[in-house]
This record gives sequence, C-alpha cells and structure tokens, in this order.
Amino acid sequence: MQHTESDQASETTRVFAALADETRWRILQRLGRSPASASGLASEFTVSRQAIAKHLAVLEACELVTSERVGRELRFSAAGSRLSAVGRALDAVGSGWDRRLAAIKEAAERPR
Amino acid sequence: MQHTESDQASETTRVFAALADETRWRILQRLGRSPASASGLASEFTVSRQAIAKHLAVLEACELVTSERVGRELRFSAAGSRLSAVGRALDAVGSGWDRRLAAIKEAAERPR
DNA sequence: ACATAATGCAACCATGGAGTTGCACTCGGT
DNA sequence: ACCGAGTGCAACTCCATGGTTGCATTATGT
Repeated sequence: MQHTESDQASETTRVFAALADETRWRILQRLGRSPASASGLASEFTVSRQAIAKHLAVLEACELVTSERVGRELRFSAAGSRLSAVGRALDAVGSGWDRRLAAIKEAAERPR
Repeated sequence: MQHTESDQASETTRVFAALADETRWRILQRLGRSPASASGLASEFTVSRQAIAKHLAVLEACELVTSERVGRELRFSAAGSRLSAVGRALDAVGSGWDRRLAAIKEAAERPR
C-alpha cells in the first residue's frame, strides 16, 4: 500500500487487519476463555512479552479487548460483543451483495 | 471437525487477511454492486491491472469472489454468501466469549 | 524501605506483501 | 488472417509490521 502520509484505512479494514495475524488471533481466543495480563500470556506463548504487548495494543485500539488494572498488572479481556457486532455487520453486507447481484442477473434474463 | 476452536493453520485468519487490505476491500465492495473483469476494474481504480489481478486471485483463493469466463474476459462476482457465513461465525464466537467470561466473573463474586 | 515483578519505551532486524513495469500468450470479431 | 483487447507470468522495489533485545520505570507485598 503506497498511501503516503494520512493513510486513513477505513475502520472496517483496521479491524480485519487486527484479526488477520495468526498470533494475535490466538491471543484473542485465549482471552476469550479467561482474562490475562501480558506477562501471563507471555509464559503461555512462544513469543516475547513485548510482542504480546504490541498485539494487545493493536487489539485494544480497535476495541477487541478491554483492559483493567488490578494490582500491578494490566488484565485484558476479550470483547466478545465487539466481535459479534463486526460479524453481524459482515453478514448484513454479504446479504446485500447477494440480493443485488441476484436482481441484476434476473434483469439480464428477463426480456426474453 | 475443522471447528474445534483451537486448530492452528487457521483458514479463518486467511480470510481476515484477504479482507484486511483497503484496496482489496474496495474491489470487493465494487464487485458487490455488479460483476466486472480485471481490466474493467483497472479502469475504475488508480492501481494497475496486474495489482487488481493479484487482489482478485487472493479473494478467489478464499472464495470471496467467483469467476466466470465470458468471451475473452474473466468476469468476477462477489460471493456475498461467503461473507455472510464468515460474519455469522464471528458473531457466534464473540457470543461464546461473552458468555464464558460472564460466567467466570460471576463465579468469582459468588462465594461472598 | 527494598527487592522484585510487572509494564513501558526505543532501536533495530527481517520478512512479506502491495504495487510496479515489461513481455508473452490467447482468443474473438471483422 | 490479422489486429487488438484481455489475460498470465516474472522480476523488481519499497515499506509496513511482527519479532527481537536492552533498559528504564513503576508500584506491590513483606
């Protein structure tokens, strides 16, 4: 992508990008089972704690996880409602396409 | 059996990756309105025909578009049903997370 | 108060993928 | 038979980003 400065990718694609990384997706799934901190996750994964922290920052930026301070640690949880909302939006978009394309196809065959 | 929520070489993330690029997403949206060929799309976008062709290959690989030969051109259409299916799957996953996390939270507060 | 576990920040490297140009091939219509 | 539109393949550049290490900072529990 060659967008120079103000590369403002649509919010939609930002979310997809967040979900597109394998490690990040595994972290999210893990947080869907129970909350955890960056350090805690680091001991369960094979990547460094800093890598995990970056992933969490990305996920939090598009609200796929929420964080909460407890003691000296930052505890993260998956925001299932957010994912669900994205999913339902996708469903709606896909349905719209099918509806539209079906109409076009029928119109092309009608004047017979 | 490809559903057990902990299968790794995730087909899921492949789809996300396909949707994560701004240009590709715009192409998909365009194809959601009406079918078009690579060359046709190239005249509507600011990128080269080859770039478009690559995007179409990616989209077709994860079945987000379908192609059909007509005359000497390859005509692509958006597969709305595929997008909808992905969307509904996401919705389900998100709901599962919320349900699970709510149960944990309640369990932590119960024996008080 | 102090040791320690946790997070935060920065510089750096390496890979992948988006985009380009150039050229070869293949049909279809007149 | 031919010209050209449409496609396919390949080599190359560039940069965004996932990953690393090292160090600074914060703050908790005893």
